[in-house]
Amino acid sequence: MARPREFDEARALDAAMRTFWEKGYESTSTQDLCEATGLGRSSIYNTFTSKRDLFLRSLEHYVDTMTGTQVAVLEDESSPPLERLRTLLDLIVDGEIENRSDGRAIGCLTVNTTVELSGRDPDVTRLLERDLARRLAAFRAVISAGQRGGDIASERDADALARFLNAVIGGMRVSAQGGADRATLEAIAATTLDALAA
Amino acid sequence: MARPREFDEARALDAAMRTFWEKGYESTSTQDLCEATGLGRSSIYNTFTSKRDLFLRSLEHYVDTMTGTQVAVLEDESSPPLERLRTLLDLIVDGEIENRSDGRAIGCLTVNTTVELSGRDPDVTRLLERDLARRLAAFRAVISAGQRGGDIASERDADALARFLNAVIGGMRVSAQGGADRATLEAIAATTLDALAA
DNA sequence: CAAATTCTGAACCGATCAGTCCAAAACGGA
DNA sequence: TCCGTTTTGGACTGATCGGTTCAGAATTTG
Repeated sequence: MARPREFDEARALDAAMRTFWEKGYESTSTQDLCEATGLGRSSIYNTFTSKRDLFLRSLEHYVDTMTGTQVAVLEDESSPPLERLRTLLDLIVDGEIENRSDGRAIGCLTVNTTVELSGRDPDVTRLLERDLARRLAAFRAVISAGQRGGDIASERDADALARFLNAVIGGMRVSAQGGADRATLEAIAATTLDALAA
Repeated sequence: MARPREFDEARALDAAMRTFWEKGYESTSTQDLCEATGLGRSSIYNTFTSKRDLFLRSLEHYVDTMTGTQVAVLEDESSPPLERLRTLLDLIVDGEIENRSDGRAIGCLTVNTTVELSGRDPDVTRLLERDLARRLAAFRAVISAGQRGGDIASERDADALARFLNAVIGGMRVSAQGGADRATLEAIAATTLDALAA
């Protein structure tokens, strides 16, 4: 062959993802991406074609890993359904508290992108819709299991409860970006579990 | 004096607000603002100083009117606390369904701005925090009243429930932007009321 | 070592960005 | 009517945007 890459593509993608996550799509310049990844413009355009393509891959990477770990928690049959939901919410609270920039939560790339781009870019919209469907399906499954086992008392249908859970999680993300601290997020999470268990 | 304005400042502000609401701050160009308001660049800069200042005034205008009507609903003592919350959620669902662009909900300027700018611009951050405090205070008041009257069964403290309610509302907004239809939003709202009443 | 191939850095591109400037137009007051 | 003041539209500015180009450095293969 010929001259080999001097960088790790996966690492570069991760750095780019983080930048989009912190600053949003429009506010991230190609210059920002160069600095974050440590690559030159040529290398970036050589490898990722365009800013939009790099964003799409970043978003894909984000949902794969994030939704992946969430689904894994939800499908872990070694603990009862309600407990799995508690673990999920803990995970989210921890994430919001840990992932900050300038002392502020950076939220969730999925939520941020839904707000910034959903409905404006067809590829982004499709990707977000697929991810939402995947998360809702996992939510529904645990909730149904919880209802069958008497773990979850609410008699609303599992789909409605899944949409409710999804909305609360999104709202927690926005709250964190709005300045909510750990105690606040935990209170929201606890109230949400009340709603399902009670 | 001299030559009078050819336009209505309040109307222009409203058009600008709507544009920022639909497209976000960064994605709205000064050209967009000219087209939306019908004003020339000179008139805009003459009247509103800068894009950022115009945005700040737009956000202020939004918050005043939106939070204003919400607080009015919450303080209407002619109906019981839980009923006021139901009315509030109905209002929000209606708003999300009605306010669309390209068949997609445009969400809530407060939520959108929290995601896009909170923590990045100090003036924006302060404005959003003031508005959040105002809404939380109104939420707390109705919830406390509901708890005293036995209308609201949850024994969590009113502040936690207020933060919870705020999060769900934000999440409904994001869900709407993500494509949720009226039935879905209503299901989330109903589940939320369950959580407070049950 | 030499040829073939790929990667890299920097200069460069047209478009668009927010914002400025200015001359002409449009009015009120005298 | 004419002066003073303000508004208005359009041309303009420097900076930055995403993206391209290209010469030369780096590396594998023969």
